Amino acid sequence: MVSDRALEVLRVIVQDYIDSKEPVASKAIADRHGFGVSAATIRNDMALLEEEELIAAPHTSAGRIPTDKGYRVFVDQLAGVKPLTPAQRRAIEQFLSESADLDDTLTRTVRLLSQLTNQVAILQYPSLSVATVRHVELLPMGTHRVMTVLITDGGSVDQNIVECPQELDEEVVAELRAHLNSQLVGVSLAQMPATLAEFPNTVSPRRRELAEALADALGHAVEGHRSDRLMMAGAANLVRGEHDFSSSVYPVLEAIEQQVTLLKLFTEMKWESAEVQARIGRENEGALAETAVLASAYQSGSEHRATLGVVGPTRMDYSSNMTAVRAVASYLSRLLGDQESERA
Amino acid sequence: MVSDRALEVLRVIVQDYIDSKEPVASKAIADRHGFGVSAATIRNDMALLEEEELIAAPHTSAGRIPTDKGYRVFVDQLAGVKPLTPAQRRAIEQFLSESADLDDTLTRTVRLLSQLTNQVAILQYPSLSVATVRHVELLPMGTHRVMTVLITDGGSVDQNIVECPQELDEEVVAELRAHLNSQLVGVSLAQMPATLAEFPNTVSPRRRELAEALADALGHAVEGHRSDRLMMAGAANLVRGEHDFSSSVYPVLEAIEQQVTLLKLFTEMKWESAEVQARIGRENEGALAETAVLASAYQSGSEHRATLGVVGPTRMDYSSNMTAVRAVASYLSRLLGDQESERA
DNA sequence: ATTAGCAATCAACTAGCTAGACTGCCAGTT
DNA sequence: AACTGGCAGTCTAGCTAGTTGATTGCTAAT
Repeated sequence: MVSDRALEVLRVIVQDYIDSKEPVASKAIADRHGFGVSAATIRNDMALLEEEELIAAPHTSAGRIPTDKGYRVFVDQLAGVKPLTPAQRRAIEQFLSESADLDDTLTRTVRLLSQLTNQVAILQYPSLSVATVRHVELLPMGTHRVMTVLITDGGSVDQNIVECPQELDEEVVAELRAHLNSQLVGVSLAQMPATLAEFPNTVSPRRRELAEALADALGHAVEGHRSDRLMMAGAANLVRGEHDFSSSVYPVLEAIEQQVTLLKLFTEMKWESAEVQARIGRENEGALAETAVLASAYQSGSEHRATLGVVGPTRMDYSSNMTAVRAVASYLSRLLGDQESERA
Repeated sequence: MVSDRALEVLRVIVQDYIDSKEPVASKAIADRHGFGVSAATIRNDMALLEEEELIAAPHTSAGRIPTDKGYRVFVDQLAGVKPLTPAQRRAIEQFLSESADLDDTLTRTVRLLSQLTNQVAILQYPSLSVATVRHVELLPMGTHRVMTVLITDGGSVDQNIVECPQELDEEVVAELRAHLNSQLVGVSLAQMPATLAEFPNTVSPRRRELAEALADALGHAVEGHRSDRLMMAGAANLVRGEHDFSSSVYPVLEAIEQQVTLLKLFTEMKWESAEVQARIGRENEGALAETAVLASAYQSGSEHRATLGVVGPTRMDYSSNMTAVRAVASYLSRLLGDQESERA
């Protein structure tokens, strides 16, 4: 069993190691922190912690560093909540004061998070699969072309050009527009494909071909709107502390750029439990096995869930980074929620 | 004066150094390349090249490596045009076969370029200041809100929500829509602010306030559309060859992420002369002083100029990278041109 | 102009040594 | 039973010295 003091020792080891990047020695702990005991006693506790695989020694006569398991215990039980510093608070406030379109907001958010944490920040595009159609617009462009514009309640817009198999006049377009809107408004993007497949059957046979072309174009717009994309900011932070990764940063950066590993991770995470989740070291697959990923869900609007977070070395400041992730996620949710309600 | 053979020697030094990452020795040159002369003669030429500061020695008893100036001469006078490899050609063909919206095309393009060159690829968003308005759509959302949708001939779309000071009905909206379109269609984004400023004066006084709100929203859409943004791909490539940069990759990556240096560079470049331009080493400012930037303009549509290129260590394969940049720029131009004409 | 030969130079590697930092354990103390 | 002081053992990091091998620069000969 691990005593309370041993856990305190673990906390100190994690904190000191994060600060100094050096293995932490028993003497340093006894000296610098107010345990009322000698270095030898600390050593006994450390032996215990090592038994439990919470800390490890890089080599025999060195201090100890936390293992992945050690960080896990630290995060789950020991990490205090560090409040935001005034400077951080100011950065977020200032960020909030400027507004723009969705894409710009997301770009700025991910940069903000990267600056607050000094880590690589990752932001998943808001999931639109639960977004619903607000309006479909058809704009004739010449006699044989029409542009479709799909507008969702999140405010995102997509357009496509459709080649029309038959001549168009304003009347036909108006009729189709009305028809399309009656069918589609309020439908979620997830339901779109089914609804679109049905659409051509609901029009008169002589409009059939045209309707199919339109349904196809709108289907494309939905395709392009999947939330399986990430934005990244602060890649430079990964290479700052050169020795954070055993061999090279290359595979880590590459894995982040490829996005698949992170997207998988984000979908796997269970969001019921905690606000900010951590995946530490070996808990991650492959190239991310030497990193820690902190992530939090944010809400765009009422239900649209997406994820943002940071990726960094396991040796990171969990307390303040988790605070920052939580803060940015909640600010972004608020921001999007506001826009949402403005538009509703 | 530098003899022809000396220039050949320079070429060989650049090529070998790019291959091997090792300083190139006179003996290796005499052995491996078909100069009909001895190493001592090569050494004489090398002394000449060193005099001219085209090559330098890392330390006394080592081979020679090219200086920035040496690379410059190589690029300007000696670099042969390497045709694309079949694999590269296939990659581009395959890329071409898939189509999607503008944003997706650009994302894929910059990734493609990064894969072809194994460098960090940079792509400037197409400049829209010379794009023209194709259509303005107004969509009522409830009684006091309207969504503006701005569609340009490049196919890009922007939308804004406007709070209306007075009650709306479909008739008013239709009237304003027609009026807006009559004023704006065909106007370039650069002229937009002026035209918009005038717009409220052209409507009846009781619509004045509403018109101002609309003009404001459309102005915002234009603002957000400036081409002063970059996409990046392949950041991992920067950290692959760890020792390409004297101290750390950090400042380089950071400079790229900040974008300002590159944007400045892109606007400074003169595009009359060559298809692909190179800025080598110290020719660049600050953090990029150890990198080479290859860039080429591409045309989105008829006149809209933007830039794409790669950033890498000065020790890069200029021949094939310049070929790749040129190829991707021209393919992208073609692609955008096709879309353009499809839509025209 | 070119070449062969040779001395001089210097990084990179190796081996051996030392100093210092920790731990682990044991025996004694509270 | 918990804690402590002391001490031997272990290992890294850093230092020095010596060796090797690559490469140049120079000179004198062709």
